[in-house]
Amino acid sequence: MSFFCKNQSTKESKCIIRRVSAKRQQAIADREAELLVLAEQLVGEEGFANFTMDKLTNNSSYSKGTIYNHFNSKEDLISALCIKSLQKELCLFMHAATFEGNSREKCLAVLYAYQKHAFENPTLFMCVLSAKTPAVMEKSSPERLEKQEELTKEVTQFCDGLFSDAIEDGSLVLRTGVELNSLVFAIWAMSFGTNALMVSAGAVESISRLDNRFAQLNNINLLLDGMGWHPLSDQCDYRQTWARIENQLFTNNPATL
Amino acid sequence: MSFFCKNQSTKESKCIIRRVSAKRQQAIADREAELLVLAEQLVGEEGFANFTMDKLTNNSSYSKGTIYNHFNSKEDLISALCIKSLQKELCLFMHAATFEGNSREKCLAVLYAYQKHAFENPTLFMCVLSAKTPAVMEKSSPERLEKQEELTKEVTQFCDGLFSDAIEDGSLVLRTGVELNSLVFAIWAMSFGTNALMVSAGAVESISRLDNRFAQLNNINLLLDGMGWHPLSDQCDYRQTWARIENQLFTNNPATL
DNA sequence: ACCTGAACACCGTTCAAGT
DNA sequence: ACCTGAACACCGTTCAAGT
Repeated sequence: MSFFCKNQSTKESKCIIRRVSAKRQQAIADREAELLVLAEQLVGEEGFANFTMDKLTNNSSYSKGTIYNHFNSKEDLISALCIKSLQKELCLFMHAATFEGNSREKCLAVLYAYQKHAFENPTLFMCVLSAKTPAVMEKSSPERLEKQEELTKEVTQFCDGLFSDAIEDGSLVLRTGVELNSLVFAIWAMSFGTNALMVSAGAVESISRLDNRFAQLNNINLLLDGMGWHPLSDQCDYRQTWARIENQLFTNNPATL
Repeated sequence: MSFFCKNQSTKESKCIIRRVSAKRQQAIADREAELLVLAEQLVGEEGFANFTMDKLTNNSSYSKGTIYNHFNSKEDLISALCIKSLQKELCLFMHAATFEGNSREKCLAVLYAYQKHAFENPTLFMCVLSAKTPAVMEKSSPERLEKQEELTKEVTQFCDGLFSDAIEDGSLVLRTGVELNSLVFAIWAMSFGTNALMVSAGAVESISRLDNRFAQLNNINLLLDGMGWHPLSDQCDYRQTWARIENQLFTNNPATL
């Protein structure tokens, strides 16, 4: 995704490392990024349970001690992958929100980005869930937990914004007794559930029998129709919007990774 | 849940054990059930990553060899927990479907049961997802994989049935181009996503700010309204239905566990 | 000021020896 | 016909010794 994403190499954390020259600091950040790429690959290949710090060490050019300078436990590393995932998501969401269309179409663009992220980075996507697990949280460094929370809040605020915009321009009217919060949660649950099931349970027959290309769009349309977010799906060809999002935002970029 | 659930002790698997007396067979099944309860507890306490076969051995009265007669790897044990979870779900779903009400209310009852299961057995609930992971599937015994698939199919058919009933009695009309499959998947994704986020990311602010009691109901209502499943939520007080489900199906039973 | 890798305690899995 | 637990290869984490 780097082509529309400012390079957010983590200058934080560094549990032990102190004041050093900017150059040295950059070298350390680069090494951390390199280790995270490798870890993501190994987790993807063998699953969380089979991923070991030993394998990470043997596949990298650094020693165990150095790796433990970056991550103070295996769980802390999962936490770091979660942070990386949230940063990527946020970048993609910002980019998606530049889509030209009505407020419901902008929301679709963001959810398209979410799906794209989940499918292209299944390991990172699942890390976000793992990282919320008590076992992982207990062993993560406080710095990383704080960073995680900060990013989660940013994502939430961003989503709140999509709904506020729709309310402001009149395309969405809150029914009495329904809070904006609960609508944001509904979309989140729906798109998270759709992505999680498709990414990790794709082999299940009731999932593989679906048309992958539109499963997410269908689900979202049903939900947004239920909320009464105009224009409703029978008044607008959102399949065409879905294709336009793909074309305008996520293809034909020069330096795609 | 045992009070409305036939005791489905697993007579299958038994990788190694051959023809034995019925009594002996029962003893072995009992031991397996005992080991699963213990494993579920340990996983719940320390997370998947920190759960070890050593701890299982030390906390049980059996030797490592005996435990490896039941489960041919740590992953196979996760697979067994997934099976247990699906069996419990199916029992609860059957029970829920006896709820007296219109087709949409019956569907609500089933989803109520799903939430109840997820909240009361968070570890089992998450095991179903873990078990679909390649790393776990690769190391599970073929017997357990087959059993898993069989149960998943039963659950899917059961859900298909809820929708077919609604179509038959006219409360749900399929729009052209929309398949029953995709509606079933939408409900599943929504309720799975809602449960997974609430069970495992309850600490996230955008979730904890919700009214837990009704988050699931709100989400489902939005979705079913979007599908046009009558009566719509502004024509029927589904909060009252939700409370009736709780009262009539899931409380005041004599031997509740 | 950081990096290294030997060392230690622990874990998954097997299998020869028992009953 | 099963159960046991010692044994082995491997893993997470630390820290004294190096540069």
